[in-house]
Amino acid sequence: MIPLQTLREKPQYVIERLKVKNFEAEEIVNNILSLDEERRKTQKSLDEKLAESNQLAREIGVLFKQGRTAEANEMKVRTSLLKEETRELTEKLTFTEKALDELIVRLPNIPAEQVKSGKSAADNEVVLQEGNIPSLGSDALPHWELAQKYNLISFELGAKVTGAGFPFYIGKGAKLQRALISFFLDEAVAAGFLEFETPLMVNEDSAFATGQLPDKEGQMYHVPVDNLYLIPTAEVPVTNLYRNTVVKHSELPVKLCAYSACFRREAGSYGKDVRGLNRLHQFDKVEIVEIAHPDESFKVLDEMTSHVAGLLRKLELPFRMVRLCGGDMSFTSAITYDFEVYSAAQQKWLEVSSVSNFTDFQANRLKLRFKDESGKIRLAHTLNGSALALPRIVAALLENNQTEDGINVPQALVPYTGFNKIS
RNA sequence: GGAGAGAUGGCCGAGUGGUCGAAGGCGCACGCCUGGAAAGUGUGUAUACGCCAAAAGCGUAUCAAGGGUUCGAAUCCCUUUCUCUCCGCCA
Repeated sequence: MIPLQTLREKPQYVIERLKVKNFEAEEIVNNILSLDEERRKTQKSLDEKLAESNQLAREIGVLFKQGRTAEANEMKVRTSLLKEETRELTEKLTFTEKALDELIVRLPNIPAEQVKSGKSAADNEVVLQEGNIPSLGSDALPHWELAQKYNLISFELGAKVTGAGFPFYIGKGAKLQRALISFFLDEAVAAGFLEFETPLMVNEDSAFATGQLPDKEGQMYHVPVDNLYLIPTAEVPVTNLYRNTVVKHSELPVKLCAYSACFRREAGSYGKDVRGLNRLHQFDKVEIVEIAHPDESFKVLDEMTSHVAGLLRKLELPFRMVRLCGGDMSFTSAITYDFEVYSAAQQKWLEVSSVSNFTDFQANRLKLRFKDESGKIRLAHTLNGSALALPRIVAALLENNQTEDGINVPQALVPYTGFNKIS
């Protein structure tokens, strides 16, 4: 949620910047401002009535103590009138607040200055590209065939036991998963992130706080008997650790990381983009999360993208970094960089990480604040990024490193896998 | 799952219908004391919203969450959540 304060202070700026996300905000913003005014007026008169009742209650107490029961009872008549008035005002206040809230949650986060407007992924800007794109022979296999050839992953068994999009990893394929998870976690811890292992299900409050509810309700697996949601990313439990908290400015930035399985229903996906590891219902990911001082969050964003780029370099994968245009960015994000690796057999770029600064948008909903140098309590900024999501990394590793006598494992991973070739 | 006990400020803990945002202690901050420190001592120490140009100040709300009784609720009643103890079950 955009803080109400921001809307009061610079409504025109918000309206202008949201156009970058192709969002027409003028009407909503105007309605918000007039509801806000109404809310304050209502609250003022409610507070006055409540003050009056409190005063009367005190006086009645004194009268009873002095045994002046008749006078006390006489005053009680007046309070019942006030009570009716406060009841009505409270209803009005609740109603106005609810209407206000419903409008505010519809506004997406304000794009940062660097973000350009655009309709779709076609308008994204490549800001960095590194590594050599391998030229494979015409007999190069896509990863789903390599997975079968070397018995690393079984999509069929997954479909039998659970359903499409829930693969089994087998033998060296399973070991490779474990190796990547350990490698990513070790790298994150070395970069100063505190490691967490999190619950894989969260309650409704948490899903709301990080913004999965209500918008993305259909994208999460839901367990109705206990009203719990399977996490689509470790961002949800990790960020919720800081729901309703005030941190000291000296503790910033807070750096957290977690490996988790991620569960996504991916309703509506189909076709060749979902072949093999390209899109799964359950996958593994290491996530990094930071809570930053508002003055520092863009510096922190750069550090996070450098961390991700470093991982891809160590894995010797050709990659590019893309700044998303307004139209392709998520609702909550102020700026997002995607990392894509080149998958040589499929001959396309696959997204493996998305690093975003949510500025104070997510923190506002989370009520995640910090006490600044002067003791004032302010909203913090939150950021997160994948570092990294496994399946497409595996796809690219298998495809790009295939040779006639097997698949080479990058040097950085060998200490974790215990083997340097899959054959 | 069954039976019982409980949830109060950063922490511990008092408070069972009135002047309680809440005693006392610890912690923390600042000052005094000291050559310096410890000890001692004094003062201060929640959050949200509103009024106000702003500060000061004032008002309102908040004692797990929500609802109710009452002129008045931390205190009484109901619901939910969580914690602890015992029993059952179990990786």
